[in-house]
Amino acid sequence: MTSSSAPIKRRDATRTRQLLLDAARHRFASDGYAATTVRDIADDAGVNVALISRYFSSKEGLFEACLTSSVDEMRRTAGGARLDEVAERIVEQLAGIDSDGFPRHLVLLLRSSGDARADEIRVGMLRTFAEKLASLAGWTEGDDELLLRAQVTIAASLGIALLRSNTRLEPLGSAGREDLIGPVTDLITAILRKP
Amino acid sequence: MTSSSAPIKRRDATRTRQLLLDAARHRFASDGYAATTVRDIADDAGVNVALISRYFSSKEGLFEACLTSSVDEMRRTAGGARLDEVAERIVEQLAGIDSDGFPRHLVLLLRSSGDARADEIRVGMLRTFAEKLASLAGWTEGDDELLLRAQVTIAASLGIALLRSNTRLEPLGSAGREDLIGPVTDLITAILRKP
DNA sequence: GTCGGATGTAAACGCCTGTTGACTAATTTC
DNA sequence: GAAATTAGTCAACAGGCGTTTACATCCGAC
Repeated sequence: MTSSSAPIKRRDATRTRQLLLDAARHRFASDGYAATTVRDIADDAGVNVALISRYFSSKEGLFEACLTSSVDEMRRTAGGARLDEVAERIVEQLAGIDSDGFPRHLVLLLRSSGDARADEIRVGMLRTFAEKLASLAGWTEGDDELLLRAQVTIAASLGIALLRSNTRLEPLGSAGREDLIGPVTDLITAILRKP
Repeated sequence: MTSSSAPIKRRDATRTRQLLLDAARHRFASDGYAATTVRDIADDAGVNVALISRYFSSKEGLFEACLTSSVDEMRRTAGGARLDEVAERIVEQLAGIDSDGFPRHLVLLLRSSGDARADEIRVGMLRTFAEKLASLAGWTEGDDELLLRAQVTIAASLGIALLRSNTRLEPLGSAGREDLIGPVTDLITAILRKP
């Protein structure tokens, strides 16, 4: 047997980059930017620390990459919903249907690094989402009240995501999709129903 | 004139403690625990760094003190409301009627230091508030659905507070009490109205 | 007035942070 | 298969962190 069960690690820059990105998203989302060290991330990824600087030029750069990759992933999954599907989509994100029940993509949008460029990406994404959501509810440019309501909806959803992920407040902490769909639907329809 | 406009600083431990506490609450709430340094806090308070260790024994200790003092203040202002007043009270906190439009007490409840004891205080407070709110809506022990709805309400409110305070997402960022009262009332009554 | 505890100061401590440069090892190119 | 390019390693760095220690200064009690 030349190499059967050996966990040989072929050198692969793309794969390494991805490992770092995944580990970083976990850490940044759950611990925040400042509390996360590059050594933590590298260890989680099973990769040498210096490679963070090589592939992302800095910790800030890695954070920005996390942000844009999460944003891309959200765009991909959140496109083209009807108003009555919005609650369902949000709950899917909250309950983390794709990963392990941890709404990382959402929580990242609340994590600031203090860096101006990263914050622009973050806030830009929030603004885009808010406008998209407002449009579904019949928004036209200049209607600040409805835009505000869309932003409140997003803020509320992010709050739920954050509280779920950083405290073990029960029953919210371990509520599943079926538990959340009721309250969240009520919340969203109540706010977005045009006054 | 012996001492007219002179800003002489009489030595006063109580006052110094309070200055540190105020500065720390500002910093911890707006930047988070890890991103805040003890030197930042001391400078803001106009006080020597070493006094943090003296009066609060550590940065953790200061954070705990911030938490309990904020919790006390919230208890004082949040006691004995009726269900139909809840939205108004929350909006008052969100709009920061007492201070400068920054809902620090609320945001602190979302800021984790990673320390176990501090997190217990934090989560304990959240639990208490959730139960109090649920009770106003007719909760009796064991009714997990209504408790969940109360927790969702709190999570949503905290999300609004956090988004308001750390992004400049307009119009949410600079919305006043009169702008928020509508959406927030809708939100709260929709979630808490027993299904 | 002076003594003693309380209050504030300054400098240093050891540790951990993000980042870098010189190096080795693997992979691709010809 | 040798050369050249890419991928990964290792150790050190300068700076900032929270904390401590030894010292100056103020203030109230006697």
